[in-house]
Amino acid sequence: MDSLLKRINLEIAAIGGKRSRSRAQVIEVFFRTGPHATLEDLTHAVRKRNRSVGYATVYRTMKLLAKLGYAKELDFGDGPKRYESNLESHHDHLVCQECGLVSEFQEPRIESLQEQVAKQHGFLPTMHRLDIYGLCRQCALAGKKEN
Amino acid sequence: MDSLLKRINLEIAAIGGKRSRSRAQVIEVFFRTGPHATLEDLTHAVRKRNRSVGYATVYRTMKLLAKLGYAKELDFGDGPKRYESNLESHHDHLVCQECGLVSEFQEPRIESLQEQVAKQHGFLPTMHRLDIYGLCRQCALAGKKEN
DNA sequence: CTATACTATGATAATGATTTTCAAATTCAC
DNA sequence: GTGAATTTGAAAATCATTATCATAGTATAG
Ligand SMILES: [Mn+2]
Ligand SMILES: [Mn+2]
Ligand SMILES: [Zn+2]
Ligand SMILES: [Zn+2]
Repeated sequence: MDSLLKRINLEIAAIGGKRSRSRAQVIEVFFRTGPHATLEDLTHAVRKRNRSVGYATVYRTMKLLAKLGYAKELDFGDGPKRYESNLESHHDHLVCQECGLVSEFQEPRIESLQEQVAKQHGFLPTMHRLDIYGLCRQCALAGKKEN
Repeated sequence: MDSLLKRINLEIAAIGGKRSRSRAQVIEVFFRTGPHATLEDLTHAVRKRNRSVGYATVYRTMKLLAKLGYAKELDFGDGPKRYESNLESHHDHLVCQECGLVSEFQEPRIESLQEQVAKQHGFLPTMHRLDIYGLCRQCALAGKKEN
């Protein structure tokens, strides 16, 4: 974690930035917090440590992390964007429309088929987003019982 | 087209709604317009026929069509939502980050792998969204020439 | 250490898109 | 037609994101 922060600060310096306490706190909270957190989630979490950190700083820090490739912005179509670490390996998402639960999966065969599709279209892919919406196990069972 | 409108009006009546001229015009324009249109696009198109139709009516009509399953809302992460007919067969999208071109593809093997993934997680899927972002053929070639 | 030149910050305002409100118009069953 | 209902257009409200700006903090040179 400390070495990660150091590495990030180096990259920030490399593009003409300076370090800052607030930003370091945001970064640390982000990597310690569970995945799929909103800016509001992160702001609250940071403020537990340092009451004076503003929403704008969280916003700017997350944009910065996204630009540097350390964070990913997710949008599940409902409320505000969510953020997750980009250090873990790539995965896609199952989103429960009932309870909001977001779970993750990897399926290399889907990934490679996507590459094929892109190639067939002369398309140069840089990223993709695959979200499957529906009912998680819990909510699916709850729904069945009702009938 | 006329029979489609009739069918939709029946469904509207079934949920306690009434018909209306403006709404019929919006619906007709929607199904005649190319895919991936924004509310603004649709509003402009409708107004060419009937100056007095308001944005709110287009908004409400598209929400209604989406609820009834005739339209799909798309969000490619940049500007406003886009709408497409849900009468055609299912497909996913390739979105060019340079010129905005949106093209479509079908890949049954991806579809069935998604089913498998969902099943493995005890997840009951209702829909999914797969968008591949990158450079379309044109923009990819233009980019190469620059180097 | 101090001055100075810069970046980062927090509060607030601006923006952009979506959604709601409300009085007036339209539809429809009687 | 009449009356109870839904629908409408314009405008306002909401919501998330992004920009602005005066102040605070950071790095660097002397
Ligand atoms: Mn995830
Ligand atoms: Mn499409
Ligand atoms: Zn659930
Ligand atoms: Zn392109």
